[in-house]
Amino acid sequence: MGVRVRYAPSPTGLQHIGGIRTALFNYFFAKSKGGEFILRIEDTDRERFQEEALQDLYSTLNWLGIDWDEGPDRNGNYGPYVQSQRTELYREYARRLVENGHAYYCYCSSERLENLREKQKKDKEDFGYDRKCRNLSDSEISRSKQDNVKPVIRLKIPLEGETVFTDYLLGEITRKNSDINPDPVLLKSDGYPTYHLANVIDDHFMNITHILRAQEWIPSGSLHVLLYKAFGWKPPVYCHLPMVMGSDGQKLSKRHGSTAVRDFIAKGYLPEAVVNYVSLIGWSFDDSREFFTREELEKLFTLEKLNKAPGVFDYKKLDWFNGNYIRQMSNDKLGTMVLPYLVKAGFVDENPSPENLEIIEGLIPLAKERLKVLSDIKEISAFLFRENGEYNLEEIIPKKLDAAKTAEILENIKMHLNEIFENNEEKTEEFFRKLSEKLNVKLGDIIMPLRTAVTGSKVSPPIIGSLKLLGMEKTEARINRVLDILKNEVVNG
RNA sequence: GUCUCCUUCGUCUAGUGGUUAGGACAGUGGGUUUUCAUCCCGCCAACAGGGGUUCGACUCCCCUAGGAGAUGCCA
Repeated sequence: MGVRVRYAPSPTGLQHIGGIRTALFNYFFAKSKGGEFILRIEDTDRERFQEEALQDLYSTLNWLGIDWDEGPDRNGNYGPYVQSQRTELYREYARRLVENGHAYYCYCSSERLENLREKQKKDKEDFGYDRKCRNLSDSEISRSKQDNVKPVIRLKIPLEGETVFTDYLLGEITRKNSDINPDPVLLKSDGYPTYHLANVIDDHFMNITHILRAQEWIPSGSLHVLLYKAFGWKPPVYCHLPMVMGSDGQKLSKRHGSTAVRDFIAKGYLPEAVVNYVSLIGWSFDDSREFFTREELEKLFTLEKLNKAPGVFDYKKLDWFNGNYIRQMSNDKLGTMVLPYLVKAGFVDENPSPENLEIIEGLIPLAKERLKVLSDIKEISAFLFRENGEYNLEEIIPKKLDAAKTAEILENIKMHLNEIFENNEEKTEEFFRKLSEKLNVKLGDIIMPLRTAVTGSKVSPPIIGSLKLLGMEKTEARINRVLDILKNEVVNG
C-alpha cells in the first residue's frame, strides 16, 4: 500500500505556524512518496467549535498552495472526512471495547473529578483519575443509571507492564503503563468521542500509513498504541515532529507575536516565503541550500533530514525570505499585490484612476528592494498620496549650512524645475552635481534638503525618481512651503 | 510532583570517530550609492558539564544539569 498521511486539525482556532508546519510536512511527505494527503476535520469538541476556524483552515491551505487528495469536499473512499459525521462509528467501537473488557462506563461527575484534581494538587499526589468506576459492581451501576447520570467510556490502561512503540525519528519510546494517563475518556457524555478514540479509529479505517505530528503528542502515543492493541489493529508508523517554539523557548503562541497565518497574510507575507521558511524549521536539505519552491519541496522532502530538537520561530529570518521573494517578483505582479495595501491606506481607490495607476507603476521599481512585507508600501509611498505634516527645520538644513544657504539651494532647484522634469535621470543628476559645484556645497547638501522638502522625510526612495512620480506641481508647492519656512527663519532667526 | 523527549554560534542548521567545526538569519565593521534599501567584502559567535569507550571524540555509552512537552468529558 502506498503512503497515506493526513492533516487533521480541529476547528477551534485559527491556523497557526505550528499547525501549517505539520500540514506542510505531511503534504510534502505524501507528494515525495507519490502517496495521498488527506484532510480530516476533527470537530469533536462541540463547545470550542468555530465556524470561522473552518473557513480559516480552507483559506489558509489554499493560500499556501496545499491541496488534498481526500477530504470533506473531495471524493474519497474513506469518508466522511468530518468526525462529527462519524459519531455512530465511534460509539459502536467504544461499545465493543466495553464488551470485550478493554473499557468501562464511568459515572463520575465533572465536579468530583475537579475536586479530585484539586486534592491531588494540594497533597502533591500523582495526577489523574482514580479509577473509581473501573470495577463497579452491577448494583452500583444500576444505581447510577437510575440517577440518570450520563456516563463516559474510559479505556482500561493495564495496571502493570509497559508500552513500547517505535517512533521513526526518535526510536523506541517506552513507558510504564502505570505512568500513562490513568484510564482516559474515550467517549464523552455528550456522545462525542475524544481525540484519542476518533483519531485512532479514523486513522485505522482511512488506512493511514504514517502519522506526522508534533512532539507534544508523544505522551498520547503510548495511549494510542494501547488502543490499537485493544482493537486488535496494527498501528501506523509514528514520526513525531520537533515543536515550533517562540523566542523564549516556550511553545509558540500569541505572546510571541502573530502566529496565525491570517495575520501574516494581512501584513503582506508571500506564501512562497512562508512555505519556504516554515519548512526549514526542523528540516533541512543539506549544509547550505535554503531556497526551495513548493514544487521542489514536494520532491525533496524526506523524513531522514528531520531534526529532533525543537526550533525557534525567527520572525527576522522570515522577513528576510519574504524580502527575497518580493525582489524576485515581476513588477507587474508586485503592483497588483501591493494595490490592496494602498487601498487600505486610503491612498487610492479600488479601481485606481489612470494617473494613480501610472504612479503605482513607477513606484514599484523604486519600492521593490525596500519592502520586507507588502504592507511596507504604505510608509514608502505615503509622500506620493498625501501632504507632508509639519516640517522640522533641523532636518531640512544640512549640518554646517544655515537657513539662508539652504534656501538658496532650493531656489536654484526651483528655478530649474522645468528641465529637471524634462530631462532623464542621468541629466538631472548631472545638474545636481553642477549645482553643488556652483554653490560650493556637497552633493548631499543639495539632495537632502530637497528630499526632506518633497517627501517629508530624510529617508525615501531615490529622490529623482520620487520627484517624477510626484509631479512638478506638487514638487514646486512643497519646495515653496519649505522656502517660506526658511525665509521666515532667516528674517526672525 | 511524576513521566517522556530534547541539547552544535543569539536563532535556524551542516556534521554520522580524525574538519582551521561549514552555511544562513540577526548583530557589527567596511565598500558601492543622492538618504534608506539592495548588492559586495570582512568580523563577532557554538559542540551544556562530568565521566567512560577509543590511538583519536561534536560524533558511541553512562551520569548530571538545563530546556521543553504531557499529565482534561481540549485537540
